[in-house]
Amino acid sequence: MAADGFELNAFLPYRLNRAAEFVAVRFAAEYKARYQLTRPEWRTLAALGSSTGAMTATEVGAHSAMHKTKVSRAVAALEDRRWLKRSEDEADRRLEHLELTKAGRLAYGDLTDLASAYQKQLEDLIGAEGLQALSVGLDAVERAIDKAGKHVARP
Amino acid sequence: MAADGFELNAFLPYRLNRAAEFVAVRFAAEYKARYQLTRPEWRTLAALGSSTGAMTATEVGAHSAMHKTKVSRAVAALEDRRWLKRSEDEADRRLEHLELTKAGRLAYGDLTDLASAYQKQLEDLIGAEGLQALSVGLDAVERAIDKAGKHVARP
DNA sequence: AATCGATAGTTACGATTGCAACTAATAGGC
DNA sequence: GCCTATTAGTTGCAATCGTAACTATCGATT
Repeated sequence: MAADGFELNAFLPYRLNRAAEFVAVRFAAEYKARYQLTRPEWRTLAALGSSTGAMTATEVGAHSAMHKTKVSRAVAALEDRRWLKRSEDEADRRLEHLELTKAGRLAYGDLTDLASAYQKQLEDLIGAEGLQALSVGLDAVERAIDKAGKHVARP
Repeated sequence: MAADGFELNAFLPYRLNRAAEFVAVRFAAEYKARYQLTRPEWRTLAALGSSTGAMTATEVGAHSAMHKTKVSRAVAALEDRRWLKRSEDEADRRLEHLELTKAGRLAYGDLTDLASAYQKQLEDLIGAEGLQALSVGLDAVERAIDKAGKHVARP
């Protein structure tokens, strides 16, 4: 029974997790089938692919809400595939600038085609107004994330 | 660079995961500190605590988007704590009806207080309009989930 | 009533994860 | 110029996870 006033179905972490899990699972099956990518690998590829320039591992983690060890391993895996190359920062040698190789950008381009198609499926399923509302809400959450400081997942 | 028309920042799975991860992490720290609960354990407790009657493990999984092995282990852990009791279904002996014990309901009540406080923090951070939009959007996603059939996470 | 397929839940095991500890480098006092 | 604190990224290890296989039961078909 709902203990004094609390409604689980209105509790944001619970609701968001449900929704995120639902939409993630089916798409994960696609890129896994296509390229044997894990989720952290896809997210890292996507972060780099969508960036105009190079990114550091920390930036990838902040952008995709992943723990730094996940990022580290995903970067190593993508490097093994020759989809990504690292370069040292001249001024600060702790930093690594990460960039996709040509092969990496090719794979990313292929996967974005899948992603676009998937997004269209979701739009059909969820409906334009729902999607619009969700987008506005997620904008607000993203502003909140920035406001709350740079938070990586499970710090 | 954005490959022909695809915008990662508009891609729903990516955005939802980011947001879900962000709001989940901080709350997880609270119930972990308080009771050493894992996420699947909290989710199972929450599903049962918010239910008016008993639930089966499958129902818990569907409600909270968890894989059935996660649910199975969380149920066993909660049972070990005496926060939950199982009872056989008379008619179908494959089914187990799960219910919180008095101690379980007590803990749930305590945690819902934390949850309510956390939700208020989120409301302050995200803002009323953003939250409202998010709620409408999540409603639409939830209808889509139902429409798409009973999907458990990572099936 | 015997068989076949489907469903609820558990478990073994290999893969993935996250914490903590580590290396290496920088930044900020003093 | 040194300490000390901080940050970027990696790695060892124990814990957690998901797949696949399993047991047990039910329902439907014949």
